[in-house]
Amino acid sequence: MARPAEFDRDRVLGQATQTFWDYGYCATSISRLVEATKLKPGSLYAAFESKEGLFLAALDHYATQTKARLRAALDAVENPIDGIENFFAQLVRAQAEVQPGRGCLLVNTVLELGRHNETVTAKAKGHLDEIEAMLCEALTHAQARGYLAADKSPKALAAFLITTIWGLRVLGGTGASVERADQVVVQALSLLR
Amino acid sequence: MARPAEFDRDRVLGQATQTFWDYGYCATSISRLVEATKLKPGSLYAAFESKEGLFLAALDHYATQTKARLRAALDAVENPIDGIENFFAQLVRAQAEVQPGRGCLLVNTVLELGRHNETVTAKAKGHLDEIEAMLCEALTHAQARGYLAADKSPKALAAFLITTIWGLRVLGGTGASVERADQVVVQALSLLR
DNA sequence: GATATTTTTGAATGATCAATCCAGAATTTA
DNA sequence: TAAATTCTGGATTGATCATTCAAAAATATC
Repeated sequence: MARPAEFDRDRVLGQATQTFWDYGYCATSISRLVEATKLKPGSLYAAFESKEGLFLAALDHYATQTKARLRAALDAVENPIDGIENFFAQLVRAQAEVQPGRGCLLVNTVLELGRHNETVTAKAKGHLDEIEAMLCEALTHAQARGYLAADKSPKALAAFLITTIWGLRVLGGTGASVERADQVVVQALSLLR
Repeated sequence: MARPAEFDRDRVLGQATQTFWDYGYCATSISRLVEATKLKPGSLYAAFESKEGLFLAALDHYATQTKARLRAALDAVENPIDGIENFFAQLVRAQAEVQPGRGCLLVNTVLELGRHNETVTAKAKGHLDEIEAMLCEALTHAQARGYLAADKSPKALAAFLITTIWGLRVLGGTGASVERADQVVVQALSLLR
């Protein structure tokens, strides 16, 4: 009945996400997105409605991958504490090698748009909360299986861990070395042992 | 010989800093700065050369105050560890009450402009490094006076503490409660005792 | 193969951006 | 008091911003 869309939505979303991650929301112009995605403005707007709509989709795209990595790290080992440790190691390495100096898109978004775009901030915070909930659940499981001392509070530790992750994301944003980041991780995770 | 400037440079700088802090570099337009400072574009450019020039001055203005607060917290007590604890308490309170949801201008700047404005990023990082150096020095003093266990590394702990501060700044940016932030601080500072 | 329907395209929209400029006001030195 | 100099106010610059739109292109159904 009609001409089908030619572009791969997921590919476009991936490229848009990279661009937003690289430049931030405000500094990512439509023309930059046009260049990155190879779609013309009209197609972009037809598919995502607006710059904000595309950004919201990019946040979901990004968060889905992040959560999948945490889930995989937790599921790969018997002791959730080891899983968390692996996730941190992965985070540090990815930040230094794959995406140097970019931090985390969710964290960057909260800081950039915090008080001035309720819709976007709510979505970013929602994803961050889910990640924290996953950490909390992992710690609770660890405690139930005797991997975490009974007097520790999974909730307080999860809040601490997610805060440490945010700090590491900033550290990553400064372009710090792997050694320096590892040093911080060792200190932080010593609280779990 | 000539007409003197009418405006108070420090007042203007303070207002510009607030605006940059609130909206970020990119989203702070000249017209917003004109509104905030009550100076016309011509005067603004005559005094600070460019938007970037004004921002660099604002970063110094902000960092000077932050460092003074840390210095004051450290100098007010005999035990540097107590001083650090007080600084963290002050940070949490100021973030929740005085400037809710804004994070730290230096951290925000590194994340927003990180890879795309060398001049600005270098200045922000420089200030952050100085703050870390102050923490390291305080920990070294604490160790020399027996307030910090001999087997701890002041340098590693300082790196950890500044990372925690960054995480708390993000936490502040999310508009979290004082209770939640305090919970995190307690966990982090337990490493010093 | 004709028609209907949708996508793609790329130019055009008005708004806003950072920055400039100049005429008039103000103040100091001579 | 006159000359020199700087500041202020606000219009203006060209560039770029997000967004829209109408025509061309491409497919699916009939």
